[in-house]
Amino acid sequence: MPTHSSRIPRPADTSGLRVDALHNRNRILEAAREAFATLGLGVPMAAIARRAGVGMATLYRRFPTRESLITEVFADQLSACVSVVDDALADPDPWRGFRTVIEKVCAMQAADRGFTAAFLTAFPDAVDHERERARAEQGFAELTRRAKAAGRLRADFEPADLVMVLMANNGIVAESTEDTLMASRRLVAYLLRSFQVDPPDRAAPLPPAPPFGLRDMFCFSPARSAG
Amino acid sequence: MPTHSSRIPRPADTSGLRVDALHNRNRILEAAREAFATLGLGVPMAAIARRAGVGMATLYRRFPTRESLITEVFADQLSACVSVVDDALADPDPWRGFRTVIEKVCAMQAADRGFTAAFLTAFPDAVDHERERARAEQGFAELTRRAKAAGRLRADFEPADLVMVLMANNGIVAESTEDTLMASRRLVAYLLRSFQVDPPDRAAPLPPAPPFGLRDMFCFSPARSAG
DNA sequence: GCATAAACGGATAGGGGGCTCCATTTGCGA
DNA sequence: TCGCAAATGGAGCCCCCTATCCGTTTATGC
Repeated sequence: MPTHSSRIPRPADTSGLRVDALHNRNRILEAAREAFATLGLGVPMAAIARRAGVGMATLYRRFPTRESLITEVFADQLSACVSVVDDALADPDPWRGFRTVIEKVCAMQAADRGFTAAFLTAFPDAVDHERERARAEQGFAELTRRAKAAGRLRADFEPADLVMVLMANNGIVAESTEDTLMASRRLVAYLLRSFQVDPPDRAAPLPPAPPFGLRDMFCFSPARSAG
Repeated sequence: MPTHSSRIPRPADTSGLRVDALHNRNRILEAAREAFATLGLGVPMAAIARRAGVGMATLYRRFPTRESLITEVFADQLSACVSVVDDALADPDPWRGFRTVIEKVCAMQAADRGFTAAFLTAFPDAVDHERERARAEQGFAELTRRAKAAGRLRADFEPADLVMVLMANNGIVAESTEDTLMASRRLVAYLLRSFQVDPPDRAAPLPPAPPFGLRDMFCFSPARSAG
């Protein structure tokens, strides 16, 4: 029983830490957040330590595994996702709420290379993660129901399709160029058009197509291991 | 000037090879094809050599770079793509042709982990690749024109959107489970619905949603290097 | 101020994959 | 048959990343 009374939003307990340790912990988190967003979740631990201006030992003492670091780093962004859903639930127009969730979450994904994995990867620890994710999931399901009831969302859309959308969007965002954001927006527009019932804005213009040629796709999906 | 007269379909010149060398070359290609499809394009070269039953030196003498190996391995599949487009061009119904291209190519992508990268990566060598790809690209553009002229394809669809579709589909296919094929089909159905003008089969059922939960997404996008 | 334990940084073992070198074998032309 | 160049395999080197150990520094309570 380490904590005494006040509940903290973070799953990890930082109450017993010395002030310099806490300071370094925050530096690590900030460096990691930046590194994950820029270089992806596979960035070497040493690079994170260097960016944070701490030694390897410090990094590993605070976060024994890479995943524990990821868990902490993306707790904020997970909260942001929950907020997006909450905002949408507060919107009087169910379809606009639905649409906004998809657009915003996909935009977040496009802005941060590590976002998808962090939001959606199942970590054994991270109880808060689990609870917040469940909340987002339920909120989105409710949003789906309302949009259908309002006659704006097609009946064959299922809440699980959000995962499909995120995976597809991730495919576009994974290899980041300057054009990926544009491409992501266009994909989302296409999909929303397809989710919608008898779109009244059927003539609404699509975001412009990015100047992709067939040669622009690079997708070295790295092998997990050599059998 | 190594070759004398007969042109061979493969970009590489295998005419001067000793018969045992040629034999090993084919074993390597077959092993590599299997390895790429199963484990992805990042599979260790040693694993390929082992599967092929040859030494490292043999592998590296035939294919000095990983990409040269990939280029050869997927020459066949690139041809298959060209055939898909050619078949579609021969179809009297332009929309059906258009739809079939997207469905078939996405299905190929779902069936082979290395497909996307191989089809779409820009290789400095591989002249034949370049030519065949250009052919596929032009064929698809023609298909697009016809489908629009027939009043079935929306005017805001651009041929470059095929890349977007493949990237999105790749996002779904990248981390393969048993459900990815299903998910891929559903995504394609959604997108086609959106590409279509006033879909007459608007009530056509979607492929079932795969049993994804939010936790099903794993997308460790590996860092390319530490800055 | 001082003792103490927490915290620190950097060096370093350990493991894996990319690529090469070289002694040996083998197909092929004479 | 014979000689040679092509072909071969696997050991070996190098680089990169993970994770730990250890001597030193520093915050904290008395």
